[in-house]
Amino acid sequence: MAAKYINQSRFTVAVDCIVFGYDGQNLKILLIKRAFTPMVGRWSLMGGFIAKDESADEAAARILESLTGLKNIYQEQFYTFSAPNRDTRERTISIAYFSLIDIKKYKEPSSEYHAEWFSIKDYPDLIFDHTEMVKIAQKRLQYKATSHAILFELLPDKFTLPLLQSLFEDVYGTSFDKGNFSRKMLSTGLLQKQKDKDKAGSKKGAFFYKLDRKHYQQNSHKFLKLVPNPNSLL
Amino acid sequence: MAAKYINQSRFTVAVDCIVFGYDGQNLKILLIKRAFTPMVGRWSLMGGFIAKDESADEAAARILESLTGLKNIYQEQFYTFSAPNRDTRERTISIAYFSLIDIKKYKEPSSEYHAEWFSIKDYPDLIFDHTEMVKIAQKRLQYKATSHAILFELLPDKFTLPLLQSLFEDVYGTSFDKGNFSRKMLSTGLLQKQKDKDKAGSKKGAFFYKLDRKHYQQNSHKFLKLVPNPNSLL
DNA sequence: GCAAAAGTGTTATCACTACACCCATGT
DNA sequence: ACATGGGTGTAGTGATAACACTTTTGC
Repeated sequence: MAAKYINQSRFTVAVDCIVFGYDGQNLKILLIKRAFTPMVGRWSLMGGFIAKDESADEAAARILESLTGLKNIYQEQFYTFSAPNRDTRERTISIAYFSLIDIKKYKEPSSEYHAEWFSIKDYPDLIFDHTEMVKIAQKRLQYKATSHAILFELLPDKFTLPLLQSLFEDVYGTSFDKGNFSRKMLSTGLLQKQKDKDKAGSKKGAFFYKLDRKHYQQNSHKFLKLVPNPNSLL
Repeated sequence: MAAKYINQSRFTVAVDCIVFGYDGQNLKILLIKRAFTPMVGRWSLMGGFIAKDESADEAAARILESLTGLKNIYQEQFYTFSAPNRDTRERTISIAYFSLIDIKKYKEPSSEYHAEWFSIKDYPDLIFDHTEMVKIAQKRLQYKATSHAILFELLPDKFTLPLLQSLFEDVYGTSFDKGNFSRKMLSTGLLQKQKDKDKAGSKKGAFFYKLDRKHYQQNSHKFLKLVPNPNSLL
């Protein structure tokens, strides 16, 4: 590289991850109780600094893996927070990501972090501007999921339509007509019906479906009008 | 502030602005021919480094004002670019914004920069990853404008429906039925019909409209289905 | 048989597309 | 009068929401 830029300020740059999970009942976020400074003992998002030779995407994936042990997780950069005093220790610019994981694949992290799942409807006060980050991430998730088949990332490989519906209902805080819901969902052509049923939730049992991932790549935009007023979300 | 973070890398952080304008014919972007290093003589987006005490939003507004002389311009942060080698001189993370301005309010900048408008369909090679930035900004603009009344920012205070329609047509690269277009647009309740007409474009003359900015704040989400397949855009 | 949840069918309504038509005016 | 672009009317179509109905199975 040539000469460096002169007379310019340089800042630490971090990524923070809002990790969403779904346990079949509630949409949840993963938080950690800080065992390190600053703000020891307070709850925060999982985050870390960007290293010299990695992009923000790489940093987010690395940090997420260190927390969950999982690789190749869905992640999406959604906003960069840059208020000069947002970090009380030193000015730090934070590139925020949200991630979607199957909560059942998550195992207790290597005890290095004290992590815990909280309902998106009831979680503790967070440090810095992390509460604002969570709120914006939640809106982005709602917005994106109206038109993109990303909520599947929160479910196991095999899932039933009633489970998918209750996930949507929890994400949007409403309820849907089951008939209309299943018709719309199936009309996307993204779901492959399996031969077995989940008998846990009812006597009749509900058929499992899998996401057709090939079709998914090319037709995620076919996810039409699942939610009445998507435009009010962003 | 307390002690600083130790052993962490620090980087220069910049903002880059994609400035959109509309001259009644074509959607355009404002580019500058660099009179400074690195990449002297090449075309690039307008950008600059974030100063010690300002947020990215503030930096973007400052930079935009220095280029156009205009304040209170619509601007929206849309993505942060962080590939380690994106800047050839020194690793720099760039927070990218797009802005919408009324091209007629723009006057030649204070000669400090050699700036020029280019059609979004035909503009020169840009330095670094700026071409990618422009492409992503264009997509974001298209996506956002399907559900938010932001394209008005590109027009004068008073504008006609035919002008608005040709703007939409240029942004989306299609044509719309004028009857359906005007009905949908008026049904949002965002437009206030004026008493005078623009006689420039036709013999009959087209009524001017103004944006009802109060209504706009609260009902920008009423901007429904102006474009056939918005979901394929993001 | 009955309760409970899965899943299917049906209809009224509404929004949208396409296209025909009318309007105002400069030449 | 007629060409030009602005603006309105309307029938056919298709998607949607609401809700009634049938299916399956454990108890």
